[in-house]
Amino acid sequence: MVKAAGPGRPPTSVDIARVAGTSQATVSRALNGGRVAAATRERILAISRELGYTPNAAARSMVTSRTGLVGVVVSDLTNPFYPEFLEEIAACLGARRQHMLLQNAAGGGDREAVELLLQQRVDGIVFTAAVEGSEAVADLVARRFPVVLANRVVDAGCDSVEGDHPAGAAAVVDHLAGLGHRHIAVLAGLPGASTSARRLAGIRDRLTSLALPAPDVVETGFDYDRAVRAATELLTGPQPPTAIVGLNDQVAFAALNAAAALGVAVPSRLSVAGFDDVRQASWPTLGLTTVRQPQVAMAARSVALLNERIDDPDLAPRHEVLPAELIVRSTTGPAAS
Amino acid sequence: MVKAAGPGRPPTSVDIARVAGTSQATVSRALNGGRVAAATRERILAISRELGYTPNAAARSMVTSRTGLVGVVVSDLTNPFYPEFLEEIAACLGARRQHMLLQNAAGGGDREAVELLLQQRVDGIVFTAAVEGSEAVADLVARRFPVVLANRVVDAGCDSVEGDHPAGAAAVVDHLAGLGHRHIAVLAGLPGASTSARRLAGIRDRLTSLALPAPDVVETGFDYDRAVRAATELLTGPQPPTAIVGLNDQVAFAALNAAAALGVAVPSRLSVAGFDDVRQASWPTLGLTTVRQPQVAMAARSVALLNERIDDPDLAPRHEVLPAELIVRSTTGPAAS
DNA sequence: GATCATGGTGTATACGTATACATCATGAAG
DNA sequence: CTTCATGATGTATACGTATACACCATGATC
Repeated sequence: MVKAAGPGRPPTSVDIARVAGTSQATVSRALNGGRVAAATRERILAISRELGYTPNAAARSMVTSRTGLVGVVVSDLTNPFYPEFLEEIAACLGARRQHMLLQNAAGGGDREAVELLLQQRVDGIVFTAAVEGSEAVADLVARRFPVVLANRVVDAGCDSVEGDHPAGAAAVVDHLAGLGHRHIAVLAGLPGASTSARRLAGIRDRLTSLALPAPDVVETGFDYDRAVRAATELLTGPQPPTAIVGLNDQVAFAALNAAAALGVAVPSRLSVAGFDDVRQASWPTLGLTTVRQPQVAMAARSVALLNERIDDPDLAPRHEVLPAELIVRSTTGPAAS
Repeated sequence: MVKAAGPGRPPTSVDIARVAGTSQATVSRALNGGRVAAATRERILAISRELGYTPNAAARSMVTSRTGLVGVVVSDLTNPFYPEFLEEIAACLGARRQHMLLQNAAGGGDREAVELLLQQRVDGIVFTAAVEGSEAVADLVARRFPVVLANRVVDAGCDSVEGDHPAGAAAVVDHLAGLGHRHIAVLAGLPGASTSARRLAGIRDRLTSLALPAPDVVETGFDYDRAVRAATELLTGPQPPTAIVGLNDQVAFAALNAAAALGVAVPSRLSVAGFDDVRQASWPTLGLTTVRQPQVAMAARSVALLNERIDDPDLAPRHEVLPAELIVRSTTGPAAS
């Protein structure tokens, strides 16, 4: 195969060396801060700029065995929880000259997502809201591959960061109970979704310790459309609840919208609360009462933990819990008689 | 350097060959569908599975000079326009076994984003809402690097896909004019943002052809917080408009929220309309009147155009316009007297 | 003036894969 | 039996980079 040398192929460090009259090794040193005579370095940098040289990350990673890429697996990009979270992740990574490789594991099948990330030889992976007992995650952990679970509980002895679900759940229940609600419904995720499970457990615990009736629970898989249908059924049923708690803000919004579509007044006839405190929750037009999760802090800690583990795979697994806080807005009020 | 051979290093095709007693070339052929005896292929696949082999994308790309990665540059992840758009992009890419490398060009500085994507040797880049006359884009086009602009106008003779901004703008103006509005304000992006500029021009054109007064225009850079402040100023000023058009849904929501915070009733005292028809626009709690952009189709066409160009860089630049459609909901009504 | 540290550079190699080319066995076709 | 196409495999190489090692010149140190 004749070397095309056409303008199509991007210039390499060898091309620079040829022009500069040095060896390729010197070019590499000049570009990466090795010992090079000042004059030589200047010349090489100038030529590099002129040629429009861009280092080939693939070639570099082959010799350094580090890519500087970090995989991030999300379950549903349309969940408004993610934008801020991802922006913060990207920002934290940028500070260490790393970059984010985002994968959307639609429908809980994270197998393929992980496969791609491994092919790209990412240095580590942040999972958000992966399904409990995910085989893919377990495999990675078994291989001692750097993994951090964000916004979900420990499962296979790897690092994790989550909000204080019991405290948050207790706060919502206290708030609603204080308003006189006794018939509470919950829109939950799938049974295997750990975040959902922990929040639900927290709600149940608090209700029983307050000697209140157990909640109606509908598992919607955190899917917006299914949550709307579920809320509609609840509200048009024989014994509609006086309060609905969405285990994340997305399904709480679904409840709000179902109520609006049915003409059920909020908060006078129905109270709605969520979890996460997504940006839209604070909009005056929505004003959702919700349990704030420190998304930014969660992203920052996830990246920090991941990098510590990348640097030292032998660390003992760590589990961080960030404080949760109830934000009362305008979707909750005294229970209707 | 002694070859570590530890369990830390992922297995390679050479490792498989050693176990299988074949050459590395045969392993490669077996895994990629080359001519290999059925028995041999079976054995190799089994060993591959057992060892947990994952092909090294970097090494592969070095020899094939294709990475299967496509860069996507967005300007603001928190814009609700993106989630669906990105999901569709990912879906279309997946069908061709390609993958998305997402870059958030915060603050309009797309230079760094492009730099990273080039280092990763992406096969092509989809830009969304890049700033008009971006040097980074111009450079790429000059180098004949495959580029598609989504949701923005042609600038440097490269492929692009956009909504029908003039038609959409005309539809909103007609709608508002028909409701009796004569004092219309517009929340725009930055002057260099082409989408914003085209929509604004469309609005101005239609207003003048209807012999209506020119709109008040505030350039907010499509930033939510700035848009809220701008809308608040408009509504508390000496001559508040009877209608506000946001040039995307995000700033339209900002106007809605500013009005709610001020106690300005919508649509009785103020009408609000947007562009994009983001998912939330159809929520009963918001019910935003807006010009629908076919986000899904736009994503699909972008990927299609990009791949055609990757396969044949000599194609003449193409420009596709997708239909826009006004969706009337509950935020627009007859002008207050 | 001999020894030696040191800065600057070139040579050689490894990373993991795909593929062009050569080799060899097998059976069909003449 | 010879010739030849064909299938299966091995050998060798290239991709672009970082870095260990060797080498040389320079000036300092004794």
